[in-house]
Amino acid sequence: MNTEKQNLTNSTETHAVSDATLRAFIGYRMKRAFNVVRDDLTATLRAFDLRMLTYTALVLIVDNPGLRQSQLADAMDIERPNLVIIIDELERRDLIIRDRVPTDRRAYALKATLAGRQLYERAVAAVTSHEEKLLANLDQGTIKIVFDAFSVIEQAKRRT
Amino acid sequence: MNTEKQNLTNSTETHAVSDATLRAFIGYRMKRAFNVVRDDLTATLRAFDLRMLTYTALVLIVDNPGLRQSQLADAMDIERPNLVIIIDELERRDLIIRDRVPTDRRAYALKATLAGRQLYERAVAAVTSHEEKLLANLDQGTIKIVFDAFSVIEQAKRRT
DNA sequence: TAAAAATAGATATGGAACATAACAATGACA
DNA sequence: TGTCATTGTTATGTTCCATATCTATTTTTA
Repeated sequence: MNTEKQNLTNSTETHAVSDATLRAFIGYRMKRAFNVVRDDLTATLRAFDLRMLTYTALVLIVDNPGLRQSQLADAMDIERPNLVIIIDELERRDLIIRDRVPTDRRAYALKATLAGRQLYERAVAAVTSHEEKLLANLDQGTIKIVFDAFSVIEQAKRRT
Repeated sequence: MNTEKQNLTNSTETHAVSDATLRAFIGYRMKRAFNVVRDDLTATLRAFDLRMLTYTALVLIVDNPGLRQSQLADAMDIERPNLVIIIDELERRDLIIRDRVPTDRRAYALKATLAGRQLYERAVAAVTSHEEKLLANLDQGTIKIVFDAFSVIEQAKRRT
């Protein structure tokens, strides 16, 4: 009776699933590519007992000694309350310290310890190596264009 | 005494935070661009009471009537247990149905309802419009190169 | 100079997307 | 006929995200 529907059902059984509608969107393709990058980053950082956000925070603190928590949250594009537990963990592991700011008793100046700087060196080297493998089949010209496109998209947010 | 450190602290106060180390990574730039795309998608879908995953599932089901849950999970690159609550919600809203498969009593054939197909049309149109705005400052050639780069990255996963 | 407003960091709580382990029912295969 | 694989599910936990609200402190305003 409903032979067209049955044909469609059989079609799905014997043919690949079509995601053509979604593939028209850059957002969907970016999500799928980011899944790969995120999984690779997660696997890479596991050896250092780091996650995406604790790694990012550590790198920004090493590169910007004296950074305030509010500055770090801005730089990472995350909400300030969500930063507290990240800083707590890095501090508990003695990778960073929360120094007081003499001129502003509300604020902390975040600084990396020697252990933090050493972990930074190893983690950044590992992430660099892994990302090189992921991008082995992309030439530098393409990567440059992709970087520029990401900047344009990031700035689209600031205009809306 | 520790005047160099104090100078660095003052430096952070008066200069922008540097994220140059992270900006060297495509993964970091992709994450930041994806934050923008995801926020825009979330805002766009809110009007239809959809989220990123329920929207994606609906689109794939409308385009592939008779799809199995395991096929859908593969197509969406998510774990099968995480699909259950997504399908539950779409079914509860009468956007899809779980049809039984006569030849395999374990499986369901997922099909969209009329309401589901109508919501698909409206949601896809809205997402199309919003993404066009996000990409207004990117030319088609650049978008094509970015799409191709994403494919290369997605395929890098299959090779590791 | 005191009050109001803003800022910095924190606690609490919840949502969404992600993961794994284990299970029952069913189908495929040797 | 027994073993292995598949399908969907329940249970549970992790990570990244959001908002509301609070206290202490600093800055601004009248």
